[in-house]
Amino acid sequence: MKLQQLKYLLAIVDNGLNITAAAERMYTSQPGVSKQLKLLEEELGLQLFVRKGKNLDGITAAGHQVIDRARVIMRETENIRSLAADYYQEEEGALSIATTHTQARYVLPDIIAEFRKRFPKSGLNLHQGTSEQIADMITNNNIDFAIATGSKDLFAGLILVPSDRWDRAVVVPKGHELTKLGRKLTLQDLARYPLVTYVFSFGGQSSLKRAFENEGLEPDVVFTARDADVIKTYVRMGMGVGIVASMAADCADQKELQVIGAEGLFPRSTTWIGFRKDAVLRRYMVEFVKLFAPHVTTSQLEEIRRATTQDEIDGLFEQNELPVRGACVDSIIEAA
Amino acid sequence: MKLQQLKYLLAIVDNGLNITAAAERMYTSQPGVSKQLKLLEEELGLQLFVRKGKNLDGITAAGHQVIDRARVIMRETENIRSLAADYYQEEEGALSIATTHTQARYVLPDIIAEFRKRFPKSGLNLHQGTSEQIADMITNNNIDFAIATGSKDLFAGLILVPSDRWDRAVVVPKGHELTKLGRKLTLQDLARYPLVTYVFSFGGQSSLKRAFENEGLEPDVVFTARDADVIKTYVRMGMGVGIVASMAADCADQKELQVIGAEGLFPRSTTWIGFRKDAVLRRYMVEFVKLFAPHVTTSQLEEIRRATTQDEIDGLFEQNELPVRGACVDSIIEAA
DNA sequence: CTGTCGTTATAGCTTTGGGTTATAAGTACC
DNA sequence: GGTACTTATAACCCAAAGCTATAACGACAG
Repeated sequence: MKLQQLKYLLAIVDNGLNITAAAERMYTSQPGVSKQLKLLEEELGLQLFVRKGKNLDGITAAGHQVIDRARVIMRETENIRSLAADYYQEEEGALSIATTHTQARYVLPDIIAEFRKRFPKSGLNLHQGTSEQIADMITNNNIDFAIATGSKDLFAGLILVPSDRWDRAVVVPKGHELTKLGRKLTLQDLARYPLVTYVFSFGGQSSLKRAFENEGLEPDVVFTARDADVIKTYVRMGMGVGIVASMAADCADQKELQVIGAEGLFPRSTTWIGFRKDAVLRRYMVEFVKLFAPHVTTSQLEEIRRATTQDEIDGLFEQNELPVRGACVDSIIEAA
Repeated sequence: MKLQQLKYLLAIVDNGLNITAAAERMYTSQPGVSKQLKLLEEELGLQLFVRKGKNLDGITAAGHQVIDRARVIMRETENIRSLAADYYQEEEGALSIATTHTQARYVLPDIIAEFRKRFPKSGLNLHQGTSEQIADMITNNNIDFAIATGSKDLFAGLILVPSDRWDRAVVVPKGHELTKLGRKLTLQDLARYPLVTYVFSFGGQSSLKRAFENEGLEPDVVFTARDADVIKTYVRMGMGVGIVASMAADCADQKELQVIGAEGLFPRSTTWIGFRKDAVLRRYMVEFVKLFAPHVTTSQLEEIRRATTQDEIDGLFEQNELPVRGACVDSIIEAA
């Protein structure tokens, strides 16, 4: 068994069981990859793939297990290389982040700008997706950080460091009736209008729906979208009242939209940044965590890495009053 | 980076930083190992060992980290080989067990005899040690199972399957006063005599001492030993009253000793069999677990492997009334 | 200080085996 | 049934892992 063989094995799997494509991705020849796969299967004495004639048509049960183990092995070799590079004072290297649209669009730009200023040599890959996709990416692809919000259970095996909390905001066309209430907004008010909001993911996001149900209300959601920009577009078109993350209430929107704070109407959400427990955090990665969650101290990060369960980590931050990320202040209507 | 290089690296570490010895253990030549180590250090761009002239004199901080990762990698390659062998219906392979003297001497013989009957081709290595040594062995050496009792905190990261519970027994020379009490034995009775018992390990074993303290008694421990045979020898010599695990009260001892059950005097101990969460359990290993803990069903074992925390596992067995392993019945004096 | 023993590094050679190209053989899809 | 695509086999090349022999160095005893 050679590391090469395992690498080729994973390349084949990650390229749709196409050996030719895998070989290209590995910058080598197809016969070489075929040969190594054959050698590996012979050494182990089992078929890793289901063959259909000469072609690979699926992965055997044994194959799946071997692949999982091989992924661990390749991850650890990457870890060794990472920590070696870090000892060597290397400041180069790539940072791969999987996150949601809201974070990528409204929160990360400033942080990434600052990060790039400090580490100009490091590359940066931003991957966008739903919570499920993010969870998938960080287990299968080589993603360093997951930044998301809500449902922690999807991310078992990750270390989740809470960074901040945020409320929702209500977005309406300028001059909308809701801006003239003269009192604090209620769920009852909202329930009277057609709503435009985020797609309900299977896990946590439906906290919105639940908030209405708790008061015996049935919200009239006419449109759902993955991202706030789309939602705001439809609000501008007059399709309804938008409910978005408050940091998505951009000052730039003020020409056509007005934002009403919705603190207290829905449960406050927590954003966290997560990484694999066994990952090596290079120096620039630690700096990134600190940029993203400035309240985390170096000693806390070390404690976090020693912790064995997520509960311990959460305990560390119970004291800590997390900052609340708000909307663009100028545009908030004080609806009180 | 090659698997060979990592293997050699670990061999060097495991042979007291002696490259020559490591080479011999690997059935290869010393220059080959030296060369691969050099290549590895060059590729990573860091020193793994502290040199004193030409000799290796210690491990660098970076070295320790690399070594830890390398161990994970080598374990996973072993895992791949194991599951391959298992798919191939191989019944050969070795079973390495680290355990305490009590288990090795009084509990395991029958189980191992039965196991060898079923899997005559498989080898078996029995390693004996204190709890600390067992914990060390299963993390650093390639041990499949740890069998021990008490302090679970030493074995974080292992899956612990409880197998049975046991009480202590009091061993006295034949005709000793304590055999003529005519009522149930108490701690007060014991506190009046010099005691011979197990060495107090740092963690759990001192439950014995605590039992006395709870009643405001100060036991007079005149002699401690690692194993029951030694304890019984000294009891025979009249050094004092022995307190041993009840399964160590052997029928063969009846000529010179008498055994008094001590159920209820000390907290009941739980024996468990533990293995690494990420280990591949070959078929014969699963059979061994079932031999050792017969109350565990196949479906329970599968549930156990899916569990993420030890609490979940313990929960599975809360219902389960664990069998109580007793002393040699003939020799127990009914002290009631 | 010096000689011996144990250990590691270097040099030069051999051999294994991973990679390459060319090509045959098989598959998929129109 | 033909074309485009994919995989397996064969023969060759060459990098590198391993071997032997030996030099260099360190530890330790006298």
